[in-house]
Amino acid sequence: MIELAAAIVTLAEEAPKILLVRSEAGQRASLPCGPFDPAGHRTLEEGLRTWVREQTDLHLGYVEQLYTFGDRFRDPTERVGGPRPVSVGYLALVRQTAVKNAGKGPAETAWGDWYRYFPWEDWREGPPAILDALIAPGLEAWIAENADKTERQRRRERVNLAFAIGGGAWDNEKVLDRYELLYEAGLVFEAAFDREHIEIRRAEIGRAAEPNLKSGAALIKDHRRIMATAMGRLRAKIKYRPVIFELMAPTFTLLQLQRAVEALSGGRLHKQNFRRLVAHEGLVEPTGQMSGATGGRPAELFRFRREVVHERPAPGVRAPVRVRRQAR
Amino acid sequence: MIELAAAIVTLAEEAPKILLVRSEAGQRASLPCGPFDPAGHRTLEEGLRTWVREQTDLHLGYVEQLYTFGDRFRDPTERVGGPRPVSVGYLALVRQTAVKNAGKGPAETAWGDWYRYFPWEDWREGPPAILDALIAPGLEAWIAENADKTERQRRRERVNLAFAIGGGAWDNEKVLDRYELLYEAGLVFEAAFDREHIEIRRAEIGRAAEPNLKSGAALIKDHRRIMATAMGRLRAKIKYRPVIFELMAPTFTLLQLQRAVEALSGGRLHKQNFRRLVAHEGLVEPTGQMSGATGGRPAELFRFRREVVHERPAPGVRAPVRVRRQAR
DNA sequence: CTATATATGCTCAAATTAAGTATAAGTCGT
DNA sequence: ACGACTTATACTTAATTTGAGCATATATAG
Repeated sequence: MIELAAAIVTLAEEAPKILLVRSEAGQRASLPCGPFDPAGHRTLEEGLRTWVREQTDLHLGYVEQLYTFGDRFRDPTERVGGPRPVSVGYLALVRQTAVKNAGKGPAETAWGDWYRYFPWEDWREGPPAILDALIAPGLEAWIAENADKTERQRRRERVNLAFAIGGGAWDNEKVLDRYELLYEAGLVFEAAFDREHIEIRRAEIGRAAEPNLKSGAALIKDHRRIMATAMGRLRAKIKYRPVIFELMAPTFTLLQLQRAVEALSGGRLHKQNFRRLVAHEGLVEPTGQMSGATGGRPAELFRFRREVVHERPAPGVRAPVRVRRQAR
Repeated sequence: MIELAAAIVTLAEEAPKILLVRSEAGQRASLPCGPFDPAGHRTLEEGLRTWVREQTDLHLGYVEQLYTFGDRFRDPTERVGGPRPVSVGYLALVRQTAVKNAGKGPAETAWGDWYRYFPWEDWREGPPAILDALIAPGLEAWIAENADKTERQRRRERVNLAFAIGGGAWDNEKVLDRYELLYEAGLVFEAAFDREHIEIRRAEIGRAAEPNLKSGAALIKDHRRIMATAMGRLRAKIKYRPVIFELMAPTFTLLQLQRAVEALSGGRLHKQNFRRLVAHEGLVEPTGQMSGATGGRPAELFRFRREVVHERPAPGVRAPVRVRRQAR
């Protein structure tokens, strides 16, 4: 059986949102998903669009396949020797205006804040507190718990690479690496649920807080992993493809565009250089109209220049994301 | 049923090679592949490794999932209402020394030249002749054949984008776009076989030559599409990840490294700048040993610096591939 | 009118890139 | 041994890109 799952992303109030389905009250939410039907669906992608339409009333525009997950026991309720569900994960982008939230019936849909599920990924206001408060000590404990020295060495290396501890720079694309590390270390709720390890971990780091909150909100099965894959892919993609405009209104100010990129990237940009970049890359063109002032000098409204796709090999917002270094 | 298929790439004599399996004499070759077995395979990737080991005696190192293909009638022998095979495509890299070619039994394996299947992708000696001789006129005919003006416009735009006709620069990563365009235009053998359209096309461009040769050698089912996906991904990846070293011997000269990058990228590099790049990126370090002279001054042998992965966010061979512009 | 906020133009130094020139150190044929 | 040829490697130079900041313009709030 093949399951199709979609990470549907939009932007609202300078924050990335993801569409979630909550089947029963009190249960962990899930991504919109459903089984692939070879008889009814001409292609995998068409199957996905159909499911999303049925579950959320949304008509998807930009859709991109991410990855196919087929590991044993991804769903912890899977029985030994039983059927193995394989899921194909997708990333979809929709404009905020296109949102039609069902919010009714047994499968209630709602937009969830990306960073509620990955609080350690938002560096816009500096290093997230959760890193020092929970993640760093948790990972340290995970490294130390292993008896084998070589394995400890390997764990430390992975931690340093993914979380940029000790020299390296924070790479905002390594979303999946970080999530998988936290999962292995038992620091996300899913791992606890799946492996009943979280009690041990909590004792080790001397905290009794709710892991569901401390390490981001949990989703059903491996849906948070799919979300991490989507986030990493999207962060990489905006650098060399103008996908950001899939999330923007037809016209926008340059600051709105910058805030959108920052929301996805999880860091801050240099304003003057950003505007130079998008102008020089020919990504946008002025409309001549002015925005309703937002507390300062009114800004000019721009629109996306679709032609750039034909002019440059890799048009995208390559502006380097500034991330304030962690003081450790 | 889920099929696992691998595009296994190596380098030999300055040419990229791909591992192919020929089941019966006279038949089109296929990629090493086999069905996913949920009972026996713990993960999809493990399933793939097992199949490759069985079919080719190869133990894969670097493996990366590419894409999952599930369109109806990818296999033209699929019956309406019958089972739909879904295939998960993989890219694998092996060193030439690791080759153990079975070459026996019913499933004979052999290394095939990448560019035999995609002759229009090799720009190392300038624009490939096949572009002007067959592809450009064939695509022109395909554009012209449509009655609807808007559709003709759209086709021309796609052709211009993918094949860099009229202004744009040849993008060596758009391998899949180009293949799909040729398929739609009926210019590759698979399309002819699948849709019996090639006769029409051949008449239109006034040639009676064997399409199997003219537009690259064909593979079974959609395996050439998987190969195109692999090629595009690999060309993109060497720019920001040091995967090229998966294909190099433990030590190598800088020219050997350059030739390897050129073979994959399908273009030429500026020698002095290339060596400055790899040195400055810290990708390699000198061993102190010298190579056996190859007709000139002996070159120093270098080795890959594994540590670079921890030092820089995206270490790779970002040297711009020089492609001599087409004179049109 | 003043403080404040945002928008936008411009400068400047540092770093990177593209394209050479120059020179070194071998092989090969005669 | 000598000259032609091949490959390796160091260095130069101009153009372009990047990172950071200054200065000024135009709005709102009180």
